[in-house]
Amino acid sequence: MTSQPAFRALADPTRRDILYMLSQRAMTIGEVSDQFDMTRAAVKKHLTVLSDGGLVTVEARGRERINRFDPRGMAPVLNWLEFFDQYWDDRLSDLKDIIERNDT
Amino acid sequence: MTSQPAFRALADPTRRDILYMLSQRAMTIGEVSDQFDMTRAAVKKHLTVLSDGGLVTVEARGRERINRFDPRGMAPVLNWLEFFDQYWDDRLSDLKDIIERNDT
DNA sequence: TTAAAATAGTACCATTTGGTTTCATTACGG
DNA sequence: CCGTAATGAAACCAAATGGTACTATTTTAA
Repeated sequence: MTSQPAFRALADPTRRDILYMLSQRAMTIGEVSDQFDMTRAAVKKHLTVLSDGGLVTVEARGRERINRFDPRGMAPVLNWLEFFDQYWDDRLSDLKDIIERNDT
Repeated sequence: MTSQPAFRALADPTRRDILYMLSQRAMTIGEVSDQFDMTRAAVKKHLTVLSDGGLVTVEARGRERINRFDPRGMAPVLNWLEFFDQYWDDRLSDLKDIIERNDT
């Protein structure tokens, strides 16, 4: 499935933490790895997985790489989860539909 | 994190397919494995991971094991994802809050 | 122009993962 | 009771995963 890279990216707790951090502000690889007790190379690998999953975009800026959270990468995951909406809140799904229909 | 077993369970495409099937109707291990081109033992392992993740409950019934989708297991995942709601639909989050407050 | 900073990339390692095969156990049914 | 159906469990295997260390490349800045 096309959603596999995104689910794969979210499967690791470190990557989820990184994503959370990047959602607060864009960061270089060095800045991200400063927050973890592991080598920069390991963090870089995680960022690559997140990038492959479409959850993070990278902008080369001089010798730095600015990593940004990309909300669009969440779409495959949300789409898959949406099927289960019926199980926890039918009314919420209804409202979702209404919102989407009214979205111009 | 407490949500790790659930994220781990969702990381595999076969397990997501199983979950989808079980959401349609409860099935025994044999019934589930009939739908896949792999051994019953392999499917059983996947079901164990899903069970560990709280996404599936198992009821022993004679010599059979009835596997059921448990929507409550999705809660940790949804909670984590909810933080990112701000990025794709602020209004939906607002409505969610309203619904939860009005829930008696 | 050159030393240091930031990242890229590769080789390597231990553990986990997804799968198989095989054997044991438990429950039905005639 | 006994054969068979459904599952449990363990040993084993190849590949993927998450990590390290080390080296190379590209920029910056004094």
